[in-house]
Amino acid sequence: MVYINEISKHAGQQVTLKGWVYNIRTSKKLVFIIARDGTGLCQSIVSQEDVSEEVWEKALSLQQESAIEITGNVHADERSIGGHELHVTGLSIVSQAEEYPITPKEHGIEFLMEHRHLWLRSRKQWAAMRVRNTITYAIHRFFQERGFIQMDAPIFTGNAAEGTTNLFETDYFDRKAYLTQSGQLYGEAMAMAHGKIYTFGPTFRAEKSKTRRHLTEFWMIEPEMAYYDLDMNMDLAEQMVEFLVREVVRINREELEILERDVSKLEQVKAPFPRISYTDAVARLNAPAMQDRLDGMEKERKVEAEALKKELTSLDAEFGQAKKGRKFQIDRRRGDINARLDQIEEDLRNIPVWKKSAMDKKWGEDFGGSDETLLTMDDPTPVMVYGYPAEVKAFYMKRDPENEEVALGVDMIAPEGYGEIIGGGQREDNLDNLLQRIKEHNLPEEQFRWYLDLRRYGTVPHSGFGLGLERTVAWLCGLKHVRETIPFPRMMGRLYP
RNA sequence: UCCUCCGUAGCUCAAUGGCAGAGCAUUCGGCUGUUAACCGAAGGGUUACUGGUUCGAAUCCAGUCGGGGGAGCCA
Repeated sequence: MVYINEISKHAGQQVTLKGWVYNIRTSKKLVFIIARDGTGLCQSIVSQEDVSEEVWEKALSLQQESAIEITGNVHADERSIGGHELHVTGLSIVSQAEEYPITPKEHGIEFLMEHRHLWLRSRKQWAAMRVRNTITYAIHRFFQERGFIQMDAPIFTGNAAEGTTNLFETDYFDRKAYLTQSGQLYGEAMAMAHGKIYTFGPTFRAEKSKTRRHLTEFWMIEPEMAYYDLDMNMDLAEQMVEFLVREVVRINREELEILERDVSKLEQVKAPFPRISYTDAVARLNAPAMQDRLDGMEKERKVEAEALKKELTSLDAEFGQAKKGRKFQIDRRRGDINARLDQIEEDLRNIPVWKKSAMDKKWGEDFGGSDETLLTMDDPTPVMVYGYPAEVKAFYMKRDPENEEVALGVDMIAPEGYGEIIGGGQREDNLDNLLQRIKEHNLPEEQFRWYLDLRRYGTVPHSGFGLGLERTVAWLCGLKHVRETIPFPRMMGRLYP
């Protein structure tokens, strides 16, 4: 058996492929089978003259996604999808498929999500999962090569720890348990045992968020390092993200092409990334230049919408007398235009809100999604914002020794509107300060006894961060929505399949 | 929780108060290598649901359910 991604090594030889029918076309004396085997696609040609009656009949009977074994000779041919094709001599049907719901035509998102288990076989989904795999593997390599130990934080936790966010509650032998929203606190304990550790696991948030950046179940990578301060933490985050981007660009050229990703944007992602303090970020948002920027954006959107509407009118006029093939093109273009017009409409509704949010932003308030996007507009790389007001950040964040109002936290915001991909910072290592914070936040001290122990027995400065895997995959793939970055996304209102 | 858009054939959509349609998919026929092939024919409908307005509702109104996008919150 030969895999399709190795078929070029077998030019001129007879090979057997085992896979599925991706698409099939028939002519009088020819059947074209696009076969897939998980490693790629390969066109196989069955010519009535070259095969037995039995093989010919089998080829004609094939349905989309039927499982097949094909034997044939490998020929280099530019007309074919991977540059090589198979001239079939033998064919056996492993299992004939029923009528396959996902045709090579267009489908809406609701239908595709309902058939996610089959959608995974489609080309773009296939490409996105391979990029995810590259990122996962690269994360392990990055940390392992630097002496980090991978350790697992528990998924059940007994406390509604950081208070604010909504956790999934579950019954744990007649007691309440919650699904973890972060492994960080446990990461701190593990870092005190091993120096540098990272966790790689699922995270659960019961937020009722229906946006392209949210899942209720997602994967987070959380390194935690003893004797690291905020600057060392930012250096590490920057090096890691640069490495991930470089690996994807190096390994997944073909996948990025299938995803129609603009690779030149990724090639510009080089360290150092801009680092801006929260205070400077607020000033930048308040500046008149930001208002002008947004006014400009509003005008651009309006001009674009006008142009698209004109194009729609002319397409409508053309549609009546268009030939079938052209009609198909027109339909697709109309779909694209309408989707873009919806997006523009949404933007035009939002721009005044963004303007107000930026202009009115006062020191002490947290940033919204739009503020973050505005801060990254000028840069091809992610931007790190550090030094947030302590009030808006979690109880465990260390305060800036020079300004008690400032927490030593950092967020990394991806370019192109992909939002926050990293949140982290230096942790409070002083027992008395931590006790004080726990009181201020009205948290149950008893639940944090073990966490406080870490400050009693050899406490040291330490830092860490959490990287959102799905948001990173979405950014590198250029996908609009995180639901396409995980095999089976869990969202508000989606638990099937 | 709030704002906003949507729900018509298996799928993607059209019909904007007057006979419910097209392309794809399916079945059948044709076609000299196709690239989402093409050409011809056939079958396929409780227009999400409930109620209202009207001579007449897919279309207008109210409610319910489901979905998309966004705010808040966040990775």
